[in-house]
Amino acid sequence: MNTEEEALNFVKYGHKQYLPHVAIDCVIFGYYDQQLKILLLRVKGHNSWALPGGFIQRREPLTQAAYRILQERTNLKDLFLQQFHTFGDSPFRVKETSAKEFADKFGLEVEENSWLLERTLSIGYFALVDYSKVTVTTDFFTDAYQWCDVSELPDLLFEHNDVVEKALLTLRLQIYHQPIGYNLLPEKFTLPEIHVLYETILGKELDRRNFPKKLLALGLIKKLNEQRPIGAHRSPFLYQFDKENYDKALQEGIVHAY
Amino acid sequence: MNTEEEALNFVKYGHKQYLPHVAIDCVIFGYYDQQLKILLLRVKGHNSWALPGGFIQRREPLTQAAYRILQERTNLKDLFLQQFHTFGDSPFRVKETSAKEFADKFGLEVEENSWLLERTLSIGYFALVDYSKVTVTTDFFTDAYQWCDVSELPDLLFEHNDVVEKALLTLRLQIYHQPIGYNLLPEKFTLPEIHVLYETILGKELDRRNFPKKLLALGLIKKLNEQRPIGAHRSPFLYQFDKENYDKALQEGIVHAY
DNA sequence: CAGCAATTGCGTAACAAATACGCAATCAAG
DNA sequence: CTTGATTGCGTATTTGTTACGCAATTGCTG
Repeated sequence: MNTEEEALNFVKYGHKQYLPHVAIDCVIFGYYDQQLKILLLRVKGHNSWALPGGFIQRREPLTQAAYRILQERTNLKDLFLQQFHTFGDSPFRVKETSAKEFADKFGLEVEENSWLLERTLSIGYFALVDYSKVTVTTDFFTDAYQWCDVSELPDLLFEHNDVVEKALLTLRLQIYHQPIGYNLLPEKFTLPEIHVLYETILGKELDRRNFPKKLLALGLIKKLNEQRPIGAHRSPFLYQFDKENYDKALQEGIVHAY
Repeated sequence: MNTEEEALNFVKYGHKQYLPHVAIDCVIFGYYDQQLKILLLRVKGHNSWALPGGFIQRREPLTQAAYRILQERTNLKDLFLQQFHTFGDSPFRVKETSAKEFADKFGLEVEENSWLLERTLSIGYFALVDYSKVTVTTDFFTDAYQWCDVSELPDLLFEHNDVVEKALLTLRLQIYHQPIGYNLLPEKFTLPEIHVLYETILGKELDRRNFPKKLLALGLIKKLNEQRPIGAHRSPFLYQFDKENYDKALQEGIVHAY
């Protein structure tokens, strides 16, 4: 959806291809240079920011739609992606302005009764990516993107500030129970590397000496018999996520929760 | 929606009042006589069971819609109600039969292109109620109800078996972090009462002597200086949910999770 | 009224998990 | 070979969880 013709077609006839009244919004956490960021897109003509999102095709499974939308924006596949909440407590399409006014700013002729202007619930998904590997694709409705620090978010469109807050909460609660580092670290990594990753995500300090014990006790990572020279200091050992053990723990964990 | 005229009106023009393509489904856990049950409705003409559900009004906040739907079926207000997942991985309205065929069984003239027959995502909520206090109201589309044991569920319509499973999982995971007993026990209760409640929900035994320590340590309940005579045995003390402390713990818990 | 059965209240010991922190080993630079 | 910065490893302390013993209460019974 990059040309004006495609966009116009989408506005007029999109409801034949997509389910109206429901959208998927993605909170894409990016990690690079020891910082946690969120991908925001600037909505054309509005000078406002919003989360990447999209609609569900009429015969497309929900989970598949979420992966497709994520891939369309980041050009990445096989990511960790998880649904965390569905938002719909505001009965308006857009905050503090009429839907028509909102639409006009795109410079398109949007009819008053377009499906795009109707109330739309938002199903929230979050993902974790290494943002040095992402090539962001914008479309007709967006004209810029930025990786924004979690603590410095501007006012976002729709209910997106609530969405981000809830995503962050969910991420932090699940960090020891999901293979969250998989896509953020190289296949083999050192303890200091995964240590700063977890500190960054949780936004607090974790004891350097206790931290590895916890991950090993949970069976999330395993030690390799290799080291990586890092210059002027002692060479750290390399570690790997222990997928087998993790999958096993997941099963038992669920049983244990009963 | 009890008369045929109302139902026909709903089938034909419901999409003007409600958002199509999205529904709310409620897993209503009932507790009575030390048993945990789920409320099921029988769909007219189908001899099949389904969860109580409903649609969201066009200008109604999502949370409010969930409470309204719950109240319409159970005639109860002010319940513990929580969203837990949104389901949409099956792109079909109904399993293993055409939507038209499905609709015909109601004995209504449903047009092929009715909004009701289109694909519909389901937002899952669960609630906990004392089922001796519930008076179930059925409508035109349902002709019976039952409280069904969690472990003896029949094949349900739509994706409702998955919905129940996920609800149960969520309930069990959150039982020590949400005021789950509020609506299931009298305001003042004894330790043995809340003890069997928790055992029933979790489906496993909990040590009678350690259990109160945990609840008190979490600040979920507080001891009162009253006892209740229970006949042929030692009189147990009464306890109360500690709402103040719970709200405080919730805030700190969230902070601590960072 | 003493003994009994059933139940509640309370405590303590054993074990496991989380936290705090000391210190030696390693590596390159000067 | 000393220094500074960093990693690896260990051990004590505290906190939380689990297992389980036993006395106190209540009404019934002989």
